Amino acid sequence: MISHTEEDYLKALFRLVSGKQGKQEAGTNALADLLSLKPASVNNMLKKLRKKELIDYEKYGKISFTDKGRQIALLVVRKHRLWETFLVDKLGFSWDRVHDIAEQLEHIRSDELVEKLDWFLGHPEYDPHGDPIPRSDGSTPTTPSAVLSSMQKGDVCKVMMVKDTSAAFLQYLERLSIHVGTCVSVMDKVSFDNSLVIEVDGKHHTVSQKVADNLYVSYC
Amino acid sequence: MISHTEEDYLKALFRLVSGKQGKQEAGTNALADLLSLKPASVNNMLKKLRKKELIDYEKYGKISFTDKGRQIALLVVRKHRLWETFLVDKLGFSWDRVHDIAEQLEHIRSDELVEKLDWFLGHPEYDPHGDPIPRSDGSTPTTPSAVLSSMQKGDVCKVMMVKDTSAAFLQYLERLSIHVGTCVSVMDKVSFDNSLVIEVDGKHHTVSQKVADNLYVSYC
DNA sequence: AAGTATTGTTAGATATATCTAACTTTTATA
DNA sequence: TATAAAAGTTAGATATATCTAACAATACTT
Ligand SMILES: [Mn+2]
Ligand SMILES: [Mn+2]
Ligand SMILES: [Mn+2]
Ligand SMILES: [Mn+2]
Repeated sequence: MISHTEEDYLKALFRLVSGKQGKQEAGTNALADLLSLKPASVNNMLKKLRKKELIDYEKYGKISFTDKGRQIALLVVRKHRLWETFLVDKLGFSWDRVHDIAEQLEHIRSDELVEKLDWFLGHPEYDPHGDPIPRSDGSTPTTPSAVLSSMQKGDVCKVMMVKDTSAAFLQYLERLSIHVGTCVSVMDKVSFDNSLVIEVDGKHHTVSQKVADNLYVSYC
Repeated sequence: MISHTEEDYLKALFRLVSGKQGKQEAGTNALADLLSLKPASVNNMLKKLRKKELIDYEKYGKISFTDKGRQIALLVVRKHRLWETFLVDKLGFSWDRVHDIAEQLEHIRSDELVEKLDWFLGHPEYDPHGDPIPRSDGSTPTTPSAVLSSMQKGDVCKVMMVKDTSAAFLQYLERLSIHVGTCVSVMDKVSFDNSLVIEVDGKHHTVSQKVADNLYVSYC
């Protein structure tokens, strides 16, 4: 049996090791940071997860998943993103309010529930923030690789995914009428600080490079 | 902050003290039985709940709610029954599969979620087993008082609520096509053991007194 | 290569929630 | 009313999950 806490550790490890940079392993401190816990607590849990054969790890070494561990992490992520989709699509939640609730719902144990929820939502591929929802077979829909900050003056693109899903950033995007699926035209690029002048819904806005780095897009 | 465990204790206490017999208090052993725990564990928790002012209780005395405690118990029951309604009405679960899942979902913390779920379900008054769903103001819809076993030969009534909601009993009712809302005619009553011959959907069945005791009905 | 900074580990404390075994109080009954 | 049964309590053990403070290993920098 895997506890809520253990699931949260595996999910955090998943976030660290599934980074685009190809890293397949992570360290104690990084995990502690992500979970807002102390390294001592993480170290303690790592021993438990190793004993349960959910991670590979040896003293002073790096941490990586076993197949069993990765499978559990994927299921927790799948549940998290399905619930977020439910909260936004069915219950009418705003996309910046769903994370904390999904953080709880992701731990509900019932295979039947997950599959019925998936059906009820129409087998969605992406959650409200554009993140891919892992499928029950363990595969994952493709994710866009281009960020808005790499676009040039004159480019027109569609927002596909939001990288930073903090409530603050999501609320900021809300004010700019930017959602997943929104069309954005790059009107100008300021070479001094790489900020962009963009057009959304006929309105012009200036966004910093940091903002543009956090918006994945595809050409359209 | 109230833990999942504390919520389960309060919900169990609610079941004991809201019995129709007018008992407003319960004992350590009864609570232990209901929760499948040992009296020592319950005693331990009672001290915590008292310190948090959720129950009134003194050594060797009986246990009853404070207003604060009753309010929390009612909210947990409300959430449990709303989630059961969601599982059956929206996800297509069978009514004998929802209890264990709702047992988990009832602990999800979010006032906004409860109210939006209630709206999404159309403000239901009764759950799939006919149990009343406490309202957000603390009031509770009325419940039927007559049981099928009190009906006489020739009576026609409608099933309003199922008392024993164990999977075994619910599956038995399923085989007889008996649900909440089903019309039942009493064709005969065997005075020897009080078993009943009933007609449901044009079919005749014989049910024991024990079964009939567990079906709340109203005349129709 | 030496010294320093970063990263990771251990020991021991605290909090929650459970148990068993022994004990005490209250209630029922002979 | 004395005794037995039932109900309730306590002490001490175990398991989980966290922390702080002290320590150890590895990596970085000059
Ligand atoms: Mn979580
Ligand atoms: Mn998301
Ligand atoms: Mn529960
Ligand atoms: Mn129910």
